[in-house]
Amino acid sequence: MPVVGSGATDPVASEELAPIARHIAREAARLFAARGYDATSVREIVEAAGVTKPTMYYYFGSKEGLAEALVTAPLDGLCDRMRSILDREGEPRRMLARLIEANFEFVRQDPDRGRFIYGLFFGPLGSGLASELARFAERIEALWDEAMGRFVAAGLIDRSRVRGAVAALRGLVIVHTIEFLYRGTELGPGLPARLVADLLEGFARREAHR
Amino acid sequence: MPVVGSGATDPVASEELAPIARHIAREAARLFAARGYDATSVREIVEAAGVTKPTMYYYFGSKEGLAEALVTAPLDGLCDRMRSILDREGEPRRMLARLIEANFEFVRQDPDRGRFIYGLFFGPLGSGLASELARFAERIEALWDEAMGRFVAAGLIDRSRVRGAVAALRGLVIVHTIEFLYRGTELGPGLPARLVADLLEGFARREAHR
DNA sequence: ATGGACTTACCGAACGGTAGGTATTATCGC
DNA sequence: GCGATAATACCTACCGTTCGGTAAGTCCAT
Repeated sequence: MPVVGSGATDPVASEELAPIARHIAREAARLFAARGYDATSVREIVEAAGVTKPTMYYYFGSKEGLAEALVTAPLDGLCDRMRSILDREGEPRRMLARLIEANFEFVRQDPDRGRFIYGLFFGPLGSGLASELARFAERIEALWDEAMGRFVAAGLIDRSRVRGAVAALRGLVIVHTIEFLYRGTELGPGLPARLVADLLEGFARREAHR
Repeated sequence: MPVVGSGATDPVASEELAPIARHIAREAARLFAARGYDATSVREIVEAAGVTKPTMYYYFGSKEGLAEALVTAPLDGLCDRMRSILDREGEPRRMLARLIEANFEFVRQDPDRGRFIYGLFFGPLGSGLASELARFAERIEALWDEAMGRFVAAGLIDRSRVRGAVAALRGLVIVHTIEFLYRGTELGPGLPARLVADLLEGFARREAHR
């Protein structure tokens, strides 16, 4: 039984079998985002996907397996993408803007998946995926920490302010992502760089500050 | 039948009846925060509260009525509190710090309630309370807008940067609230003023910036 | 007798999951 | 080449349990 969320051992078979599984997953993401995981029944998912319950169980093993498939591989991908940016980009501001952009791109690719994942991150501690989500949250935060550490190394930020800066940065990413997901606000091409500048410079008028 | 969420027309009766209803509400908030609304059954709530289902229905009318009771009055209170601060505090920085503190105090008073409400705000669009939550979100955002408008009026922030500043401010409040709710990080007494300063000044070292 | 606060027992519907099956294709052994 | 077998991809019908909610009742104070 191929369980997409676990990664298939046979790439060819996985590619040939993936279309139906992907279709089920897409429908599930839409419903999970709109209703929430617990309020969406398996019956609704399979009806929306035009298959039967055992078919869904054949591909994903369980309702939870399905939800896991929606989040694990994509979040792995995001972490890898961020890791890659950190490893290749030397200039701190540009590096940070690209990290932010990677996060925005993640939700732009599939807003329903983004809504579902954001809902999980801010949702109940007791849900089945919680420990897995917590691990991703830690991974991502470690990446932000490392990014901010580059600003310290470059003398752009005081070491004592790293914690505060990471928190502010995460807040910026979260709030803009939410605006996009729930209000359809554009995440324009210049936004990441703008956010980096805001983070570093603040909002006060320079003359008023003096 | 007194439905606490709707506001009782008889204050005396409401006060005399409130203890059991409050106890049910407290247990519900705990379970909703830990499991999520949809994954928490009425049976679990009444078992935790040590009453029977019809008793819960007697006080709250429905599961949804119970959830509404957990959010409506408290959020009304928060909005009123913020409104009051805006009306009485003239100095922009101090006013903003006090608004931030009001938000922190809101979740400190009852973290389970806070977790439940935050989960709803970032949760599925389709849930029953969504329209009501959306109204509160708008109200709160209008208050942040007004607060930021004070900075413009005082010449502290450029008018063109208000949108960005409000978003950043909301991000700061969200991220620190989440740290508190999910990681137990302190929301110390100096934090609101620190956040106002960060918002205005940014994180860059002044010398490095020059 | 009445009303408020609570109860037991029950309702129809729905839940996630599965037993047993079918159809098709590929492979194997003779 | 052919029949048997295995694997894959899907199905119908069903399972035991639980869901939110309610009918009918009891107890107690006034």
